[in-house]
Amino acid sequence: MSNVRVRFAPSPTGPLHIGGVRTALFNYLFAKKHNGTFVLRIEDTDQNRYVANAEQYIMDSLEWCGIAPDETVGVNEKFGPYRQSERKEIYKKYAQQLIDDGKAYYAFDTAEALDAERKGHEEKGKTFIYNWHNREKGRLINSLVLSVDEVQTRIENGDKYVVRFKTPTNVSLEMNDIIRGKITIDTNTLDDKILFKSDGMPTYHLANIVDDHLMEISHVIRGEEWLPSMALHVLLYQAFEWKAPEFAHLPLILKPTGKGKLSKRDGDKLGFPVFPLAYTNEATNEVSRGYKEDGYFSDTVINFLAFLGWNPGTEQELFSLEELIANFDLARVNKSGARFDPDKTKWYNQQYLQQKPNEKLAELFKAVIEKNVTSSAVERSQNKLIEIVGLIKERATFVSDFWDLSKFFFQAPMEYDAKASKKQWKEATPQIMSDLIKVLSEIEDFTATNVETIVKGWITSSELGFGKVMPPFRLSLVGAMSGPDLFKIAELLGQEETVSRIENAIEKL
RNA sequence: GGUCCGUUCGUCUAGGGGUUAGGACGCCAGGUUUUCAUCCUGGUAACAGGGGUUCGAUUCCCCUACGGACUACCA
Repeated sequence: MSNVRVRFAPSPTGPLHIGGVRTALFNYLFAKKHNGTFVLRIEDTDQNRYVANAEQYIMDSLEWCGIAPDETVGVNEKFGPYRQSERKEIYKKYAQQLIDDGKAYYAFDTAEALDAERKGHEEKGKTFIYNWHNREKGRLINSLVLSVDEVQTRIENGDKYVVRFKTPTNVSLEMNDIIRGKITIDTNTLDDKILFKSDGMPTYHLANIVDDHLMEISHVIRGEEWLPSMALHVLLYQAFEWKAPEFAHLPLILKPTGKGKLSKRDGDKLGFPVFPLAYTNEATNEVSRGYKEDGYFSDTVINFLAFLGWNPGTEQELFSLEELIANFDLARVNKSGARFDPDKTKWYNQQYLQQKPNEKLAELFKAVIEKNVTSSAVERSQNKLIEIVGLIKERATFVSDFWDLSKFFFQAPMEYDAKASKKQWKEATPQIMSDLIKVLSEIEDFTATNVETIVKGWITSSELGFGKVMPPFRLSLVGAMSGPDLFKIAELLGQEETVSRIENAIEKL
């Protein structure tokens, strides 16, 4: 494929939802697969919904995911500006061109008048559509029914107006979508969409087509919610006599349960993030959690997002970004919406956590430990951290799980699991533990292997049985019946601490 | 309501005119582990319904049902 250029064009109205991240990802993968260019364009034509920190949030999110754009505001501005609000004059020119060609017209109807029309139609069980049905009947006020002079006068008087597209009639428009195949629309069912708003800004439709053309976009990959406006867009390309890009409409991401597409509320309600990064709403101070802050790796997010609506057709499920690029194919994207499954995202994270080197995990873990233990304790265990992580990581899904899995390495048990104590700590136990202390105290080289050999030897020769020694031993060191190999724990704790913990247990239990 | 899109285990999905309809998550059971978890093995569970076409349809066509998107001077 030659000269692939794709764009992700979000509206900076708030944090980027993971559905948006997936759209960006698919654009990115397609671009990289075909040695193309991935463009980020900011569609900020709605002044009312503009949120100041949203644009930065979008950039940060893509950055964190590792799918930063090749071209955008401040980066390779070959086709800039990349903010639509800074391209007003361009759109104005093209809107004018359409008017001059008789392919668009001025409309002076007020929003209130149109609302009233809609309401009136609705009461009669009908739908109001501003198009060929009524645009020239005189009831609506536009340049199709007004004289040239009248239009001129109104504009000069400063009357508010919009520019509407004069949708061609009686055309059965056949379009192609890479994912869905042939789509046919009767243009008579379309309405004359507003191209240019009375505030001097273009609508999404005009700006989108003009920019995609000017920025030489070859493929438009976007969410399914845009499918209904594809006809308008194709018609617009025809009106300008431009070659239209190819279209691919991605299936939606649906709620885990219930109806409809995934929304911010679902995350709050069901307890999982719907945003890549945590986000603070500056107006309300409301904080939304993010995947990053919840302890997910970006590899996890990329991987599960890629598999929402796409799969390679093989049984491989774990894909790095590079592998995704190599295998991605729009033809393998599904048509139907995918329900989001938070359980599976956890599984992905568990898989990626196992793959991370212990050194790196230890580094991440340090921040968690420091919240729980004095710095001197961290200092003490510093060199053992990597080893500790190696022992516990296989039972963790998040780095944040590490603390509960390993706190006994950093502090002696404050209390002992009640159920386990009752079951494992018998009358004879204190004596056995005292004997164990003697055995342990005599070990010269306190390594796991040594301790294991000697303790096991002692258990066998004294005919005590493992069941009488090991459980209370574990209880003494860990405080519960869980954790990694006990002899490993003893080694990392050291001889002195090991003995002291047993003494402690004898005293307390 | 109108327009468009969709429908394989609970979920993500593979497959495709003749298959024991495959995998993954979840769940359940067994094994390993002196503990817990991991891990291993096994199990549970699906072609929305009705008509065609065909020797044969889950696969192709039509209808219905259901689901979804859109229907703003929002994107």
